[in-house]
This record gives sequence, C-alpha cells and structure tokens, in this order.
Amino acid sequence: MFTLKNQRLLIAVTSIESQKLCSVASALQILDDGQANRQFHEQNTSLLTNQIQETTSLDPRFYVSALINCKHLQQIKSLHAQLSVAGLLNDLLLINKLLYMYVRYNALDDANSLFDEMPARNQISWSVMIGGFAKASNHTNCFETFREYIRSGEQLDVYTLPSVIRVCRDIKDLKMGKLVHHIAHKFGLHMNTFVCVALVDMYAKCGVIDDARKLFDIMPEKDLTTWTVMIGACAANGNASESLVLFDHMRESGLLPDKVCMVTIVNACAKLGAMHKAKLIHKLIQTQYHSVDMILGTAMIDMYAKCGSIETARQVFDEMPQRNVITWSTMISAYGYHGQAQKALEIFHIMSKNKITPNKITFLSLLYACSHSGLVNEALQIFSLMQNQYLIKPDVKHYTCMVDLLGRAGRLDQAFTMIKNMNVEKDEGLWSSFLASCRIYNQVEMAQKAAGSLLEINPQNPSHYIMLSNIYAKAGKWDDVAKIRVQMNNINVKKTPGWTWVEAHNTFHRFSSGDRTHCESNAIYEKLEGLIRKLEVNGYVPDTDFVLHDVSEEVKLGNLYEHSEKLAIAYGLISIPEGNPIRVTKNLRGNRHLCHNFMKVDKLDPLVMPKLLTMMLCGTERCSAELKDALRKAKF
DNA sequence: GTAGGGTTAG
Repeated sequence: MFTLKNQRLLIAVTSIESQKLCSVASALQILDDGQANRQFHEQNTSLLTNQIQETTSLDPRFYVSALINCKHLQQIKSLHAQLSVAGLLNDLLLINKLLYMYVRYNALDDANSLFDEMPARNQISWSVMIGGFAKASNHTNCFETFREYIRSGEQLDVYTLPSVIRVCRDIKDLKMGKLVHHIAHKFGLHMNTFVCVALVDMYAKCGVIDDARKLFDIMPEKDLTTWTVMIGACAANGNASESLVLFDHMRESGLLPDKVCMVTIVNACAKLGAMHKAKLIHKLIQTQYHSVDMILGTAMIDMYAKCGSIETARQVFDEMPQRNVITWSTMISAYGYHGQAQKALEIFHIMSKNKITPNKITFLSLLYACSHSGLVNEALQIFSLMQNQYLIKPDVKHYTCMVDLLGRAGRLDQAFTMIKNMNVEKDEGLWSSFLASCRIYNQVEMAQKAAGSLLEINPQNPSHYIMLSNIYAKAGKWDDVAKIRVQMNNINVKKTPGWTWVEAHNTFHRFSSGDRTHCESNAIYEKLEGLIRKLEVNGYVPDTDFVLHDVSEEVKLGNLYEHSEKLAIAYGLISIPEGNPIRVTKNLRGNRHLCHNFMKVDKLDPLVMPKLLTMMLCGTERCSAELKDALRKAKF
C-alpha cells in the first residue's frame, strides 16, 4: 500500500521516461511490502527522487535491498537497466547480488552475459555463476567456468567446490570428481564438511562405495547430513544392513535423526526386507515426530510392502493426510508384487476419482501388477488407456512388460508383432524378455530372431549365447549348441563365473560352482549331500534344462548339486551358530530354478528351514513372489 | 550463501 508521501513522489517523477517510472514504482512497492528496511526507505525517498531526476548515481544500498525483494524476473531486468544508466555496474557487491538474483530466477543467459561483462570478479561472483550452472544442470558451462576460475589464480572458496562435485555426481563423472577432489586437496579445502559430504555422495553415487566410506571415516566432523549420505550410500550399494549399523552409531553419537534421515533408513529397511527393524523404525517415527510427510509416508508404504505386510502398508496409506501421484503409484506397485492385481486396479480407480493424474510409472506399476498375476486382457486395456486417454507414450519398459506378459501367456506371435511395430528403440531387456518366453514355449525359430537382435546390440554379453544354447539343447540341437560355443570362443566371450560369498567367523568365504578349494571342503560336501537327500525326500526335483552341455542326466544333476549358492549355504549351516542369520552375497542374479526351488521346499527339517529363510531375507537380492509365498506358508 | 529423502524390476 502506498502512503500519501509515496503518491506525492510518484506525481513528482511523472516526467521521467516510462521505463524508469516503472522501475521506481516497483522499487517503491517492494520497499513498501515491509520486507525492506522502512527507515532506510523513508530516508531515501526524497533522495531517490532528486537523484533520478538528475540521472546521477544512486546509493547502491538502495538497489541491494530492492534486488533482494524482487519477485519477478522483469523487476530484476528493469533494475539492471537502471543500474546501467546510473553507472553503478562497477559496484561488486551490487553486481554479485544482481548475478545471484538472475541465477535464482533461472535466467542463466542473463547471468552469464552479466558475468562476462564484469570488470572485476571476486570469489562470490565465481561461486554464484558456477553454482548457477550446476543448479541448471548445465555441466559443460559449469566445468568450463570452474576451469577459468582455477586459471584465474583466485583462492577457491568452500561454496564453489560442492556445486562442481554435485555436478560430477549427477552425471556420474568419476574422473572429473577425482580431479576436483585433488584440487580441493591442493587448496586445503578437502576436510571442509560441505566439500567432504559432496565428495562422499559423489563417490557413492558413482559406485565406488569404498572410497566414499574411507573419506567418511576420516572426516573430522560428521553432521546429520553426512551420516544420512553415508547411510543412503550403503543401502544403494547393496549393503542395507550396514545402513542400520551406521544409523545406530549416529544416534549413539548424540544426533537426532530428522525426517530426511528417517526416509533414508526406511528405504534401507525396505531393501533389507527386515520386518522387525521396520516395526522399530515405525515406532521411532511415531514417538519422534508429530506428523509423517508425504515422502516419509510413501517410503513407509514401500517399506512395509517389501517387508511382507501389505496390510500395514495399506494402513499407512490410509492414514496419510495427503497423497500425491508417487504415493498412489507406490501403493499400486505394492499390491502388484504381492500378487494382488485386482487391488492394484482398484487403487488406480480410486486415484482417478480423486483427480490424481497418473504418470508413466503409475502405468508401469499397473502393468507389472497385471504381469505378476497373469492378467493379460486387463494389461492390454491399461496399455491402451494410457496412450489414448492419458496421452502417455509407452517407453521401452512399458513394452518390455507387455512383451513379457504376452510371451509368458504363450501369445508369442502377438508379442513379436508388438516388438516389430513399436516406435521406440529396442534394448537388451526387451529382447531378453522375449527370448525367455521363447525358451518356455520351445520356440526355436523366434528365439533365433531374438538372439540375433540381442547379439547385434551386445555381442559381449555371455547370457544371450547361453540362453540360445539352452533352447537348442532342449530341442536336442546339439550341433547348434556346439556352434554357439565356437562362436563364444571366437570372440572371446566367457560366461561370467558365478560366485557366492558367505560371511562366517568375521570373514567372507567365496565359493564357485563345484569349488573344492575351501579347507573344510569335505565337511561342506557331506553337509550338502545330507541336505539334498532330505530335500529329495520332500519333493525337491531340480530342473536340469538349464545345464548347457550335452551330458548325461546324472552329471547334470551333479553340476546342480554343487552350485556355488548351495556350497555357501552348506558352509553357513556348519559354521554359523544356530539362531544366527546366514547372509549370502552373489555377483550374479540368483537362478530361480536352480536355487530358489532348492530353498523353498517347505517341509524341510524345522531346524534348517528358519536358517534358510533368514538367509533369503538377509540376502542382497529381493525374494521372488514365489519365495515370499513359501515364506508365508512356513509362517516365518 | 552451501548438503541429505519417496514409486518400476529382471
């Protein structure tokens, strides 16, 4: 609101050209919002009028407070023009503020031209410009400006480095990240908390978790953010149990977790699938915080669903005061992997009634839900609804899901037609899925087409050769099997050896298939034989289709029995005290037919069964829906 | 004038 004094002032300046008038008006309005210093405003009002009328220099302090209070890009531009006229573009404080405002309003071009024209720059100018490019994900300009900064010989400040490091993290440029780390060291800033946190995060997101941990361990001061980054890093790198250990250490050090930290730990729990931990975390949230925000609530839904309780997940969902599209999608996918596709569809319908617009992931979750329950027609309907009503173009993942669904249902022709007609680049996942269906239905010809495409995309992936070879083997085409082996040798593709590690006596013990190098090898094989006899009595029949070579059934079975996971489990059973979990880690994805069937027979010796189930729950891999059924049946 | 958080899934 304008005071009478202001109105008089406006009348007094009507002779000034319109743009200036506009600027003065907006500046006054901003000042009058009460956010700027009123006293300063009063003092400068008359001065301002005189100065503008004379077009002489204004007090830069006036512009600084006016700039801070700008609400629109246009106001900033107009003040910029005024500064230019007033000849104030030499004042570093003022220009830096102007630069900062341009960056804040995402006007990177304006910021950049201003930066280029600056007669002098200080640390703040550089850090604002570099930070601006970083925030706008303009990594090329960010790095280029950072290089210029280094070359300028100016001492680096602690605000610039984290911005550059975060860009390295986002584009996963480990080489550049390491270089920036080196530079930080050179400037003596490598132990600054903000620099360190950014580096830990960068190393973790670039997949070099050991480097992240080393830096974390030597950091002089660890604040809540630092701990949160490290906890999240462990979970993201397949070591969620370490996340929980760190979380306890953090609390022992006297720090109270905030909501962001809780989301991270909830996420770790979801990855671990450990229900008892989930409940403890939930209790902590209930006692510590008055409300659960949307992100934390969504993470909790996911956690409970992945820990096996779809009911509690739904309860959290129902109790949330606000839900967005991600919350709804999470609930849909939760029902999906619990095999309750109808419930997933029901949630989708309620969501639509609530006028929440679904996104790509919502549809993907729906399609996966249909896929897990084999609802082909429903999936086809959803797929068409997504395109026709919501105008969402399917990406390769949607197609992969459809191809998988149709393929598993035996509608291979339809799946193949879909692949042929799609307008999206076909990737390995899509063809692999189709190839897997060809294997189920022994479709050698289609399998050849799929394998051909796969080998074009990635001739170095051994699993494609092996899959095709298995299909030939099942069809008794041993000549073709031999050809593939020659082909693999010719281009030097080797099957990645499968390893399994088991943690016992504080050491990791590694096993490969048919491994006899372990010092307790004899005892391990003895245990395994005993276990297999017990399993066979209870109906375990290994699927020998997956063995590649043309060998007798007896030898095939021998191979299966000595698979690395089984050796690791057998060793775990003889070396880990009863009641403790057996944790196994693998370098390759588990083979459902070989190992899951082995472990899911639910009439096992009651002493053995809980151990095996615990192992599956603590393993880094997520249990398949099938295994979860076995777990439920065993009332574990 | 700085950071860390949620949904796909083989």
